[in-house]
Formats: sequence, C-alpha cells, structure tokens
Amino acid sequence: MPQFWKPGTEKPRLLDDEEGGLLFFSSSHSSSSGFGYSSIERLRQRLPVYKYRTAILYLVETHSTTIVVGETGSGKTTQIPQYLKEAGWADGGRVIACTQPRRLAVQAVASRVAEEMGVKLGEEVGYTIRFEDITKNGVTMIKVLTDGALLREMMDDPLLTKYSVIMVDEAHERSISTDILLGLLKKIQRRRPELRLIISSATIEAKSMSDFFNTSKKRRETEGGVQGPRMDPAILSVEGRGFNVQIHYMEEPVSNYVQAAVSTVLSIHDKEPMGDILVFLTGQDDIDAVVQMLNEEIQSRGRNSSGLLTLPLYSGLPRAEQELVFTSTPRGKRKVVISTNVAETSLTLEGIVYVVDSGFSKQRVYDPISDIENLVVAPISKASARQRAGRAGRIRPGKCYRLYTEEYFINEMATEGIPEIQRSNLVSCVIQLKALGIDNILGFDWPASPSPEAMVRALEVLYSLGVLDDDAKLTSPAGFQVAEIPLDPMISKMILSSSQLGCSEEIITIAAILSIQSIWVSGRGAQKELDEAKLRFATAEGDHVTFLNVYKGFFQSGKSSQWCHKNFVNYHAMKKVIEIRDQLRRTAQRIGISLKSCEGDMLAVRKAITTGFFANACHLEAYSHSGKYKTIRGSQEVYIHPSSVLFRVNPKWVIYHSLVSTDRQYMRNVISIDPSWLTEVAPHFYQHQRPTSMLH
DNA sequence: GAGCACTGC
Repeated sequence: MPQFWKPGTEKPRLLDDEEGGLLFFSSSHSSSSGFGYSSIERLRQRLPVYKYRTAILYLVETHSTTIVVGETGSGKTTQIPQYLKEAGWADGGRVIACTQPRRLAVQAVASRVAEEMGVKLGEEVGYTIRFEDITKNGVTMIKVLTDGALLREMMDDPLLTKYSVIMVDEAHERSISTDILLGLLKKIQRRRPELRLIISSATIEAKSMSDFFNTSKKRRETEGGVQGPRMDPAILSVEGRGFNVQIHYMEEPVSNYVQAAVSTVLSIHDKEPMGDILVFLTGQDDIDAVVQMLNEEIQSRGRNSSGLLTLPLYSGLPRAEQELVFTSTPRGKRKVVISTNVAETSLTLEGIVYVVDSGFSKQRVYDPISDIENLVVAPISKASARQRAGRAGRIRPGKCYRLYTEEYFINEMATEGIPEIQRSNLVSCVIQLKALGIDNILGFDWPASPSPEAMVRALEVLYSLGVLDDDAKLTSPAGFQVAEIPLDPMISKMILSSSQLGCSEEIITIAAILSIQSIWVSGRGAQKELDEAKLRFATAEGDHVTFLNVYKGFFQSGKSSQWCHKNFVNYHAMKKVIEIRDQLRRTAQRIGISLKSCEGDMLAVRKAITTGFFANACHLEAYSHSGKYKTIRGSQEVYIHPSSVLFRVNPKWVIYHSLVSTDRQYMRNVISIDPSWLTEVAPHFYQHQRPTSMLH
C-alpha cells in the first residue's frame, strides 16, 4: 500500500538532482527494505505527474493516441510506464515500451524504474540498446529502448505484436529514428486498433503531432460506430518543476557573439551573486577562443580578482577533460562551462545559475543535388532557446542572457528547428522502410516530409548499389542482406562483396573503424607526435589499409592500453571497434556472409571498398601541383584532407569515404584505386558517363 | 598543412 505523507510528520526528502523526470537516489537507499519502499512511494507521489495519474490512464484507455506535454522534472518518463503496468497493460504477457533517443537515457530510465518497483533490472523491467539486451522474454513487462532499437525489432515483427502501449519519449527532438518510428506506428495502428501510443514531448508542438495522428475521420467512414478507442488524439499537459529563469536580451544586435559572450561572462562574474555559468556556443573554435580570452582577462586582472574557472565542453574532448566539468566547484570559485549543444540535451550540469546563449549552433544541412552533408552555423529555434534557458533554473531561480535582441527572438526566430530528416541523406532511412515492406517511399505518411529530391537521390544511390531493382524493390538476396546490416548501405555493400572477394574479416574491421569518430587520440597539443605515430602504420594504399595495420598492432599487443598510449591510439575507441566488429561478424554469419581473411591481399580489400564507394571516385587533375582532384560523378573540386596518410602523396585515382567542407571540400579516409575497377564493379554507373579523363 | 554540432542501429 502506498503511504501518504501526513502533515506534522517528517517531510519526504526533496532531491535536487533531477533531470528529465529522473530522480537519482543516494546509494544508502535500499529499495528492498520497507523504509526504502515507502520513501520511494512518497517521492513518486510528489512528482507533478502524479496528480494526472487517473487522467492519463483514462485517456490511454479511451484514445488510440495520447500526447503528453511535460516540462523537465514532471516525472512523466519514469512514472507513466509504471501507471500503465499498475493498471494492467502488461497483463497476459503484453509489454509496455518506452523509447528514448539516447542510450544513456535508456539505461538511466530503466534502472530508475526497476528501483522504484523494487525489482531486479532485466526481470520485470528491462532495456535494449545496441550490444545490450537486458530483458527476459515472458517476464519483462516494461521495456525501455532506443527508438533505433525498436525500429530494428520491427524487421522481425512489423506489427510489434507483443506491445500493448508504446510511449515515444522526447518526440520534440525530432530525430530521424523518432520520425520514422512515428510514421510507422501510425501505420501499425490501422492494423492494430488495440495498440495505444503515448507521444511525449517537451514543447507545445503538440497540435501538429495531434493533427498527424488524427485519423478519426477516416475511421468513421470505414468502420461506422464500432466500439473501440477514439481515433482523435488526446492532449494532456503536465507542469515541470524547474525554477523561474529571468531572461535578459541585448539592446542592440551584436556583431560578434564570441566577444559578446566574453564580456557577458565577465559582467556576470563582477555583478552577480555566486553560481556557475554555462555558455552555449557553436563549436570547438568559438569555445577555444572564448576560453583563451577569459583566461587572458583573468591573468591581466591579477591574482585577487580571479576566482573564475573556465572549462571547455564538447563531445570530442578527451574523457578526462570532459569529467572536469562535472567536478564540484571549489569554495569561493565560480565555474564557467563553455559548451556546444551537448549541454542542451545530452548532458546535464549541476549548479548552473546563469546561462549565456549565443543564439547559434552548428546544424547539419544536406544538399540532395550534390549529395553532400555539411555542418553550418545557423540560428537556433525558440524551442532550443527555451531549453538552453531552462538549464539555469535547476537548483534555484536563475538568469539567462541572450546575445540577441528581444525583437529578434519574437519576430525572427523559428518556433521549432527543422526536423533532422529534412536535413539528411536518406539512404539508410529508405532501405529500412523498404525492408519493412513500405514500397511507396514518396507516398509515405511522414510527420515531416523530406524533399522529393532527397528521396529520389536516395533511391538512385540504392539502385546503383544493386540494392534496389528497376521497380525500386529490394533485390534478393543483396538488398535484404544490406538492410540487415546496421550500417550505412554503402558500407554494408562493401561488406557483402568482401565475402566474394575473400576478405570479409578485414573489411568488417574497416567498417567498424569507419563507424566510430576516430581511432586516434585527440591531436591538440601533440599534433606532431600524433603525425609521427601515424607514419608507423601508414601505407601508400591509403587510410583504410592503415587502419588495418593499427588494428593488427593492437590485436598483437594483446589489446593493450599501454600499446595504445605509446602509439597515440585511443584505447576506448579501439574497445568500441572490437565490440562493433563482433556484432558485425555475428550479423554477417546470420545472413550468410562467409568470414574469410585475405591474408594480406590488399588488392582484394581495396576492390571490396570500391564496390561500396565507387560513387566517390576522384581523379587528380592533370598537371595539378596543388593536389586538386575532381569527382568523376559531378566534376566537383576536392582535396585530400591533411589528416590522410595520402596527403601530399596524391595518387592519380582515389576513392574517399566522406567529405568535410570548410573553405575547400576535403576528402577524409582515402584509398588509391585502379580506375579499371570502377567499370568492373559498377558498369551501370560508369559506362554511360565515362568521362574523357578516364582515358589518361 | 587543417579541423571534428549531436545522436543511433
């Protein structure tokens, strides 16, 4: 029986360590003792969502889709699955799903829910993320998983039959997987009217989400007065538990937000009471500049007026430096964290009272004509600005300094950001839908439709890879095999052909390395040493073969961390490579790709890479001394990136894995090839557009 | 001789 707090007795503890509806307990809490149980019950009842318990259960019972708008700290994420379970939605072997966009959030939510229920994680409450399935068939009632993991499950069970309720959390983030999932869930609902959906979002964009899921009209026409849940979505709003944040605007627009950020931080430090500061900038360059300017200012002020601790934060930062940000601020000091968008969604900092918002972030944009994805600095949305401001109100009332005018905020900032699916290359997304039997991609009912050009481009690429046939259906077996491999289709195609070329072990290693950020330790401060270390593994065949040499060395060292340290290789990255490699080997075996080593035949390896990446072939311009290449496909000017082992080597013919654009287009991860391979592995692609340069 | 917003299967 839940126990209620009675006035006059000791009040329940209020914990300040709270994020996204998650409360973290001190370890002294024993969930199995009677005391622990009732304390947890009392805390659950203090969450804002608790007073909506009955309402939520009623709405879910009577509506196909319920949209819950809840701010940070409402408790919706951890409580709603438990309410559903208590109400019987997990009876009869059915499962309640709760999806999250990120792995860490999945683990945190699952362990929190298990603890509140007093059960062992992996039994009644479990979770699934890539590489980890902590669930038990027939026992698990509440399952937390990434939306990507749920999409993968659909490939085996397209109607997700074991689930009675699916709660899609953080839907406002509009990640690609969330959007695909929402589109597919809407389709499933038509076949499974008993399935209930809960869409949980932090913003009031609920109306457009509600329009998307509103199928009430169609249903009335087709099924008349049949009993069942209403098809028009219900909307419920739950308040959060953040403190008030006072917003300050600039009186005049600023021309340089880096400079403005520095002076704002200094003026907060001079005039405002203690409390840490969080500054939102766009990337490493801005961040390093601001850190340096602040440090110079502190130096020039002399010892007495310091007390300001500047810390950069971005995901590429080495782990040890990242952790500095989470250490508590020494007494009498004020911490200034200068961060990218990681601090907006992925990590939460404690003790922030002041936020400085530049109004910009780096965002991906995709041009379907050139098929190039780029990162550009762009204005953020109002929703983002609010999210950033909210970071100041977690421990007490805070202040947010926006480095733009109020007029700009009101009249010029977009309400919401552009969904990721409208800013991305769609090959992975299209093949996933094809694998689920969705053939009419252009007619798919998306929460936000990508441009027809982007969809057509994705179909073209997949067709050229031999994954789709003339009717745009998955080819058999290649298309189905490629769809099964959880990687970009070009990589998957390369793995597929490596089986015939007898080098699948090597190619799978390369695929694993290409799917992580970098295997090298971050080069800041020790660039020269890193370059020298790279030379120990470098080969004229290119970066992919160099990766193989690194992997071999790591393996022969007994996967030693000292070996990594000595060679400027990132040990954590290599462990991840091993993990991904193991998963890919298992997948390969399951879909009938034989695992074979070519025993040093790098010709086979380079050919296999060519079968996946022939579209990225480039030719060195005749008489070019500047290393200027042109893509065969679009005659675009590109250069080998200085981080490549082929930089300044400039082979005549190369294939690149990806492009990064700054002042120039740089090819990252490059191998040299023989041009005859292109017509050999992709005749359909090159025969009718063989450029004259191929004759050189 | 230069650069890496952030996720995920």
